[in-house]
Amino acid sequence: MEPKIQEKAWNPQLELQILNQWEQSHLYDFKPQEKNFVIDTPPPYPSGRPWHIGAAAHYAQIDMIARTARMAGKNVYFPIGIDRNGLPVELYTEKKHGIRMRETQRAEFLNLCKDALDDLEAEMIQIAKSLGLSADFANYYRTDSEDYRTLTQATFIDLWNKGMIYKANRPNNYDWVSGTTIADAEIIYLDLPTKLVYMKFVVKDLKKNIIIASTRPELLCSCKTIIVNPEDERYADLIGKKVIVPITNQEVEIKVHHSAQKEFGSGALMVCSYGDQNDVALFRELKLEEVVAIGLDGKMTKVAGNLEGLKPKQARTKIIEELENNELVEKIEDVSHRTPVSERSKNPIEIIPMEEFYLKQIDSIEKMKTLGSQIKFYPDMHKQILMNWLDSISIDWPISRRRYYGTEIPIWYCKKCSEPFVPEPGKYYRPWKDDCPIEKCTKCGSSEFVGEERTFDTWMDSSISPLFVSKYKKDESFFKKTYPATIRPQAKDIVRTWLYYTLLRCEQLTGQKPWSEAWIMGYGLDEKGLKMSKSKGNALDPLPIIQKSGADTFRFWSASEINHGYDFRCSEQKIEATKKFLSKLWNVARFLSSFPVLENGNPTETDKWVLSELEKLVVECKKGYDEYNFFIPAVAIREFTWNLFAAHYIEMVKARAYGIDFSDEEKNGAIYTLHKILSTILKLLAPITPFISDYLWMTLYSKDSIHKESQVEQEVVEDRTKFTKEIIEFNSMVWNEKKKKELSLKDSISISVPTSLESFKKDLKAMHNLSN
RNA sequence: GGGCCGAUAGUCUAGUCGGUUAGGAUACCGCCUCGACACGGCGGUGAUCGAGAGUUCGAAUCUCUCUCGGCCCA
Repeated sequence: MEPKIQEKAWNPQLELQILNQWEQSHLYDFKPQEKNFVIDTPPPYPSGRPWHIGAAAHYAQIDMIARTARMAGKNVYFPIGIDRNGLPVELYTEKKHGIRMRETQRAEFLNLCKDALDDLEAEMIQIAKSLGLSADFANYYRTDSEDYRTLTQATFIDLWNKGMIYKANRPNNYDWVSGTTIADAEIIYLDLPTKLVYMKFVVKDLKKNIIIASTRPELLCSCKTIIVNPEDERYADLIGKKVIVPITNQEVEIKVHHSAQKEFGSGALMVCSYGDQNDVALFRELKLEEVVAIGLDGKMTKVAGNLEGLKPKQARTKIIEELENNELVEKIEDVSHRTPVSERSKNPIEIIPMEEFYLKQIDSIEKMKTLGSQIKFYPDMHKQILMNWLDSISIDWPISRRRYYGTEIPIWYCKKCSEPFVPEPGKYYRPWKDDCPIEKCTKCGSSEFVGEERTFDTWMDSSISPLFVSKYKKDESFFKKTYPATIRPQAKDIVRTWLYYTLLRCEQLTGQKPWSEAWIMGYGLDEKGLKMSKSKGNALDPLPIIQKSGADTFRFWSASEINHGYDFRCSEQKIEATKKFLSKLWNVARFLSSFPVLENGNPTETDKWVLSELEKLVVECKKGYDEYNFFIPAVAIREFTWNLFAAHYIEMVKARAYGIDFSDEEKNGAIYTLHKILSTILKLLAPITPFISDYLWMTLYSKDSIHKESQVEQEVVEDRTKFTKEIIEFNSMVWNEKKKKELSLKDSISISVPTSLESFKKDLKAMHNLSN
């Protein structure tokens, strides 16, 4: 019989055609049933070209979760959206057009951001589709849409009315280049060069000096105490003594505190409002009176005396000069200092007391720990990231930002009495341009209002993704069926932000945890194990790789190379090499396609042996799929298909399948077994490589897509896997003997089959052309 | 400074309820068309399992200490 499959290798171009078939047959459409498997898909952020290859792998694996669940009989809801709020696009737009946000009209700036996002988004959607994601693309959403922002505002209004939100004047992380407050979670630390100045302070009663080292001498005016380590004997007799701060001459006391490191500088530290987070903690702990040395404009205030109006850096230079002129400097060292900077803009932040909106979270920490412990994490070890974060939260969440491209805080203030007005939920409000929805102030009756100009922290939007996709406050019956979601897949670097904030917000709003499972993936690193970044130039563009090798190759690479939860290295060479396996699979199928598909057959001993190996594979794959760890099935399937099925079984039954010197019953047993194994392999592979699996399935076995099939169940068969090792060794021995004697593989050779392999003798004799 | 994770051939990785000739992939070398496949077949080189100490008849696997790398938090 002519093989049904003619081509000699899997052609990735076929993927496009398969993709069309899927789309036309609405294969992945979702209709809610009573029970649904809901994936709280991370909406990717289009921050620029190219899309991160690690992210592409990430989404490919999320799709495997969806397909695994579908084949397990679940009704899968796999929404997809694009995250479009926040600082990155603002920075991108400023750079692209050479403009500054604050010097551009707000409406105009927003339009420019929108255009940039549209371009970047289009490519991202294209990649996501071509990867074969079985997501709900027809209804893809945007976090900056009117719908989404209406919901963000509605949840704010709800929490406002519940008293969960308050305004407070607190030390805040302020990025004065971007002109906005940022949350602790958005701060990273960079080692930047700076000067460590050793200054002479006078101990009042003793008329001797104490040396204080600081990288922030410009903050002398806000110095409120000096601390030393309790175990530092050098200063033991100075504790409680008064000290005169140089230049500004205020008196402060020397105190002990464990956070003073003996090794840093002289071991004695000045505490100012505010040099760093530790200063904030100390001011709170020691109940010190705050002095505002740096203003909202990023410049020194009048308490800084003659430094007023200078930027901190200029002020630093000037005060160092002044200290030196007065011989108050012992020495200056060039050091590398861990400087807090904004994660997104990379600007050094200042800690400034400001009035911002806060969402209460401190009171909920214990509850979050309880909920967190109820969530099943894959892998389990990453639950620790959440727990560690919960242990380190010390203040409520500042949720207001002084930026433009975000969801507006829906508040108007009475011009006369400043009474805030918060509107009814359900509409999208833009207080910076819209009129206040009420005529008169409820407090003083005035009819003039000022709209709030600030926007929300973008995590206020992102943290309600499970509510948005389940149509919270929009479609009650849909919501009931799809909330809480089943699983949150995400990367491990945003556990303390996205995962935590979602848990917090959804609990506050619904009283329930948003999902029962969290699936946490590691980072994609470059070939050398370094983090990929555009600036380093080691970022790999997934688009050309997928176009060249195909989505299935990329997907199989991601499954077989990424051990779930761990960071992984991305190498183009490795991805291409993966294609060989698909070729192997293709050719196995091509060989089988020259035999009729038999529904039944009487397996011989050889057939029963390989079928019991197949059962072992089915069990192993189930183990991996049950924990959404695709590494396990991918490696097991490759191993079985290539090194056992193709290398040994197919070779053993070739002659029988062709019917040479075998009865029809024996022949049909082989053909039946061959197809049974291949069809099983295809199903096992379907979640990982959906294209080639479906193509081969529909070519050989069915008019219908493999993606409508259920995953194979384990069958009870007698375990014959004990023969495997001996069979492999025997075959290897024969091949070696022939090689030694310079015989061709089809030449006859005189080797006897060991008695332990008696049941396989007929097949082995035919396979090797054994003469006895 | 604290936490989490990692360290197995050139590279990636399995094995970690103690006893295997330490498995596979890739790369490399040699040989070979055998009626699926050269994106192939067969064979081969290549690992003191990060370092040291301990427990044990026996450790890649358990304990301790250390070193290096990644990430997170202070």
